[in-house]
Amino acid sequence: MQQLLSHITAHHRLSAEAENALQNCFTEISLNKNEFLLTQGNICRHLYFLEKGAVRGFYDLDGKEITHWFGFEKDFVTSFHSFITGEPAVENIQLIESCTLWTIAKEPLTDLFNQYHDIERLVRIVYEKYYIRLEERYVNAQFKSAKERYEDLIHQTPHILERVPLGLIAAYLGISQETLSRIRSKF
Amino acid sequence: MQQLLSHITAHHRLSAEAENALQNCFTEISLNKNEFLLTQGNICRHLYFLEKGAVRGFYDLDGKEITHWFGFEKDFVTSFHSFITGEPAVENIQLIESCTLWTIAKEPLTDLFNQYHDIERLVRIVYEKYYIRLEERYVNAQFKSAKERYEDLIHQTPHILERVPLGLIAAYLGISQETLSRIRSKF
DNA sequence: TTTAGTTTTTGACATAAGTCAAAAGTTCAG
DNA sequence: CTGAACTTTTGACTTATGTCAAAAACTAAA
Repeated sequence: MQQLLSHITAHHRLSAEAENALQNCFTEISLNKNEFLLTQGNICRHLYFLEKGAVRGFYDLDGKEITHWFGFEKDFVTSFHSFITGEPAVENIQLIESCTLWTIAKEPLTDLFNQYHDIERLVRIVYEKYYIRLEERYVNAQFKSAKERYEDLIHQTPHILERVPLGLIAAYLGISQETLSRIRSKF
Repeated sequence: MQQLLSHITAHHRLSAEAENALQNCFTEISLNKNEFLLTQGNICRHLYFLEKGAVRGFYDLDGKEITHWFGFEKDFVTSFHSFITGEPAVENIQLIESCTLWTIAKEPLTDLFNQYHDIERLVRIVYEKYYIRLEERYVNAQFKSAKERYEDLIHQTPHILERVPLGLIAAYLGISQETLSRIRSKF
């Protein structure tokens, strides 16, 4: 719990009261490698904070699994589209390592927004950061070569390489595993 | 102004008081085709609401202009990264048609957040919608072929085709103009 | 109209990345 | 250890898309 709070505080300092209310609304869970937080077709009703472990988000495209994001320590994870709109998710969220997570459902989160302007502000600020991150990933995906995307990954998030099998990284970079292997062989 | 207000209200209903305060903080401006709202290297200090016209966001990659988004009627536009972080923008925003815009600077916006929980909520909700939109564009960019991306564009935002020259559309789709031309020739 | 200036299409060729299949390298339970 | 089950690399070949250059089709001012 301390990790969740201190991570949140790094974004925006909450009043003691709001912080307390927040604490009471999150529940801790532990799940094992390969288990699912969400499978496609279901509505994602929870937001998770990943305290320890790693997950991936992927969906099915013509029988192929497309891993489009990873979550690691200190990340908020959910199927954003489904959580916000209440529509069935098109994606799956699966643990690639055993995880410790903090979870909150949509209704208590909405209640927190109503009660604490502070918490809504926090979330507004977190959205801004996540939006900027996604925008950067978008530009990289569309306008950089496979090699450049891999180099960016090495520099920006090298920890991914140590914890995720190559096949998943290739999918994440939007290239085939063989191409990634060849890129790596030239350093 | 009515258009701005009714568009905002479609996202989230504001109190009369908040709506009033909001009105007072936006200023109307008109600019001509080809003028710039922002050029790279400068800090983007304003958020714009596009009432009429069209703009593009682009940046320079090895001497090539990469148009990565368009803005049309009812869109909020800004260099998100620069506006939020206060760092110099890496992108340019240029009018591709003459425009009528409503503008607000960062400080009055922050003041509005402080005074009206309502307005911060509105922005939180707008962020959610823009995030979902970007997420979809990201997945399309990385995992679909040029042809599929063009077909999606025809179905989802056909108005872009009528208002934007092919070269810019190709750049937006992340393909060369020649490839786009060939895709089109096969219907 | 005519003509200059765009914008779009076409052609020939180059290249990045994908696919399929097999070999090599790891990991780990028994 | 040893062998089964993954994961990663290599090889041969295909395909989508890019690049450069020129032709064709528009557009709009004179």
